[in-house]
Amino acid sequence: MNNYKTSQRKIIMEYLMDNKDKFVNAEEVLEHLKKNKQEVGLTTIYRFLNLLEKNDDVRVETREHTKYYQYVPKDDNNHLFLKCKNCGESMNLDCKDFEELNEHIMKEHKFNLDHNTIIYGTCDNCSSKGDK
Amino acid sequence: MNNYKTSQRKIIMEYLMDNKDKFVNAEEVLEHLKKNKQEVGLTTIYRFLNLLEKNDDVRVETREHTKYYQYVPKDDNNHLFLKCKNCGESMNLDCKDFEELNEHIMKEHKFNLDHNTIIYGTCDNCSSKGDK
DNA sequence: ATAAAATTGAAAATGATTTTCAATTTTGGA
DNA sequence: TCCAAAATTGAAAATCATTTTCAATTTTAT
Repeated sequence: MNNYKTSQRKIIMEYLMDNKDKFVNAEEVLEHLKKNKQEVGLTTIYRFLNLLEKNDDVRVETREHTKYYQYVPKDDNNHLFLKCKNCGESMNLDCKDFEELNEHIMKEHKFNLDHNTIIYGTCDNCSSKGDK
Repeated sequence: MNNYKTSQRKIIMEYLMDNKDKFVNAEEVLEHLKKNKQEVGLTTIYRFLNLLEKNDDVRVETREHTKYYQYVPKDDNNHLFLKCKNCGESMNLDCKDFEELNEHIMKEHKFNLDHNTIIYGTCDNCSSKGDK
């Protein structure tokens, strides 16, 4: 599992775990590490993020040609998020609603939602403002 | 609404409408038009795809640093798709299931799913093969 | 009919990501 | 512990999809 053994990987991993609540891109990782005098080569950051993606340890979002990563602990409780494409705000379907939906999709549709799936749309606030 | 008036835009639009069932990228549009002796500048294709995206006329997916577009007619029936990240196969939640979910999310969570939302995950077939 | 506004497309620029490759670090077996 | 093989690192160069620029053409509205 945890074959993230080199000091560089540990440093990057630590940063991602401290920032589970947001999506970050390679450049942001670099900047943060620079500030903490733990500089790691940008190439290494890209390579490690790719590895994490392959291992399904992160969720990936592409915005403006840039990939953003969010660490998703495998042992976390599973949630379903609704994320507004306009303001970026995300809320979660509380457990009961989600569990029902998840069960239904698994049993009836033979399909497995990702751990901590995000569904995109527009929140009421943004759609009433016509921001969407 | 339909301010896609130039011959170039009409040609691109026609191609997208003929290929509603799949995602295509700018290069593929170019190639297809070349074959049909209806060549349009690649820059124009990019610009028009961006316009369609802004107008919410297409769904966008990014794979391997390339953006793929799928035309989504606004007057279509609204569906919810489950798409396997592994094999690319997509199935849809039939109307009743979907309508309930949609209503619930709108009323209780003040959130509006995109028209023809796609939810990503893994189909039973792929997860049993361990492909995922 | 005509001037202003929008669109086109070739060529150059951009910028995030990947590749290359030599140097360094880690690993596993003797 | 020692050492060779394997994996990792990072600077610099390459890649490649997409955007920008800008002059020419087309469309629109008056």
